[in-house]
Amino acid sequence: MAARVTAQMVAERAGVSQSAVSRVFTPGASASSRTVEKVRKAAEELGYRPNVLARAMVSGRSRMIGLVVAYLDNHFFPDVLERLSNALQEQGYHVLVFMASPTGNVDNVLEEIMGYQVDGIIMASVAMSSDIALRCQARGVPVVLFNRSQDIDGLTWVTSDNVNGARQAGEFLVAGGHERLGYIAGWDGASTQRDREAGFRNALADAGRRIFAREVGDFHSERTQDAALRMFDVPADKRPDGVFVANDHMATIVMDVLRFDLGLRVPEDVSVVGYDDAPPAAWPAYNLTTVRQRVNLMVEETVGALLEAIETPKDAKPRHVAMDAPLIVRGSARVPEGWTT
Amino acid sequence: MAARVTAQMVAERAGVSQSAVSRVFTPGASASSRTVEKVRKAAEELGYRPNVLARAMVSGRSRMIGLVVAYLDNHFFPDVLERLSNALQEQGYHVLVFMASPTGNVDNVLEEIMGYQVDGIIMASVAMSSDIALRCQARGVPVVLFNRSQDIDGLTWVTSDNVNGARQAGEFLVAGGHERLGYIAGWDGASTQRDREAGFRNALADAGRRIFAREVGDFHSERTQDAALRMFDVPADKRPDGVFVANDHMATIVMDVLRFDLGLRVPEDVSVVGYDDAPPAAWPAYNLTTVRQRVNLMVEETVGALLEAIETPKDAKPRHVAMDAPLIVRGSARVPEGWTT
DNA sequence: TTGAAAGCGCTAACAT
DNA sequence: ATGTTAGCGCTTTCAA
Repeated sequence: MAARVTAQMVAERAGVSQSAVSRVFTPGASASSRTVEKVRKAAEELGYRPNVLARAMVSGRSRMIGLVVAYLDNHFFPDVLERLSNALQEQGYHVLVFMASPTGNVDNVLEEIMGYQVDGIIMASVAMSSDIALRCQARGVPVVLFNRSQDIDGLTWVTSDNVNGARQAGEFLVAGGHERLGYIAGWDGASTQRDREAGFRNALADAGRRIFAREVGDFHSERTQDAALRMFDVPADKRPDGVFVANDHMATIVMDVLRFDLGLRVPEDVSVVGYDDAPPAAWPAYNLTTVRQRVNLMVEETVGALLEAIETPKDAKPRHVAMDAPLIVRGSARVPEGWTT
Repeated sequence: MAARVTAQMVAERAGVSQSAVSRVFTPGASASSRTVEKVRKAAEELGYRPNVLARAMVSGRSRMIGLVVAYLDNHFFPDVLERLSNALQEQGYHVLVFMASPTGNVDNVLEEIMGYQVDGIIMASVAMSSDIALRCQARGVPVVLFNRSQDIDGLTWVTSDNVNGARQAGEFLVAGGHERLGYIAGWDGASTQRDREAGFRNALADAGRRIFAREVGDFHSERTQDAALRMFDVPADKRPDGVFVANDHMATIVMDVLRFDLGLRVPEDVSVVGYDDAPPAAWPAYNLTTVRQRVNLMVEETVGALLEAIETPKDAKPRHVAMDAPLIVRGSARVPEGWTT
């Protein structure tokens, strides 16, 4: 194992002081071009890279962002991680991953994160006691909730506009002339589930209608299958002719149950509308009408809010972003006559 | 912003030395139960957590693992990250993510990683010049290639047995009595692509057969659609009646093109076999016959090899794991008469 | 068992 | 512009 190359070693080789080396590797520090050249050369020859950890100790900035994920509704997660990581990497930050088992205690994970001196924390699709997040902020580490909102001042969150997105889904189904509308719910601990249900119910209420059937899929494959069977494996007049499902992952499962287990046609027998616009929604085999989460914009907002809070804490106010969520009309739900976007 | 709590502060409150505090938080260090108690109490009250970075500086172990990902064939990536992260977390390690843009230079990313003093590196589905990986190892940082092999001694890699897995797919299609067998290739820079093609060709050769048609999809959605059209949008007698596709992501796209663009039936008109057993393969809408990557076992091997190399470098030899990859027979390819697993 | 002291590799005054 | 110096928070000898 070769010895680690330190700034001191580079300094000796270049015939300068160790601080000169430090300056050369510090953007915006002053050094003569002769020094820069000598140091760069020596560093190159030795294969020197500044030790980020040592730098973090003295500067108080680790350039690491803690990302907490619990796999409850992770359908669009790869996309999120890729965009998040790329956006942060461009700004010189990197993502340190912490898995919070859905059952386990998120609070412990947060405590563990703090030990790594991360500069900020992103909680993706995680439900937690908000006081712990506030505690992080009190210790100087800003927190952003991604895809979860929390009714607490002082906490920044970024979601899609779940209430309004779901409302559009409801209006679309109502306008489509469906007689019996069902709802398949996600895990009720998630604000996304609650907001989507509220938006859907609002749309029906505005039309003087109400939900005909409701089952719970918990964002979970098997439970969603069961939920779909409970809702649709009944006589035709007892069965919804349209259903809004709390996310695409569950919606595709519902479509599979309808078509392959029950032999029903979509949308002729049952219209299905989902939420997320996850990749499979666009696949011809599903062609799912759904509400789009604008992930790229949500990630931009998340990174923007976090970096502002880190780099200019003085003028960082808590932000609450509910990104507009357009209905994407495809073929899984009957289209109302004369419907225009 | 509250001040950071240091061991020194805890020491003062507990009325002991700072080293005593350190010992209490160092597993296997000696401290009287009275000291332990006093220190734990003070730490609790102050909300103290040891600074992992400071610890890393002196111990030379950061307890961070660099994970490099390039998004070329990331179909089963979420699963991998979850398992990887969980397995490492159990051992007290955490994953620091580095995105290597498929176009960009992986070598630069590796240089950057080294600055973070990671204890080990996992390269997932990344092709790189192997000398840089060897350079990392020379500097004392072990590297494991996940889902990529490289013909270099001294480098540990973990893949599925791509040659043999693909061979089974070929034998299955041959036994199924297909007359014209096609192959849709992935990106040729990937060892997985090359090995899968070799295995498939081997199976045909052993039966005195050869590939009837070959197109390249590059593990890329649009290019795969085009490839499928080039291969199948031709007169019936010029078109394969069976096709092996280098991964499931491309295989589902091929199925969509066959059924929805060309109006062909699967498997009556064309049999399709994929590779990976990614989640959509099991969905009723695809019901794809495929070769399974045993991701959980591959992750176990990866973590095992890496931790051995980190914690007991003396007896760590480079490992080469080609995990057996069973054919999973579903409904997208004609099943040979009397076929048994 | 415990405390004092050295030092991990670096940045940031401060002095020159 | 550059060198000197003092830590960042911790682990680890070394003495006691």
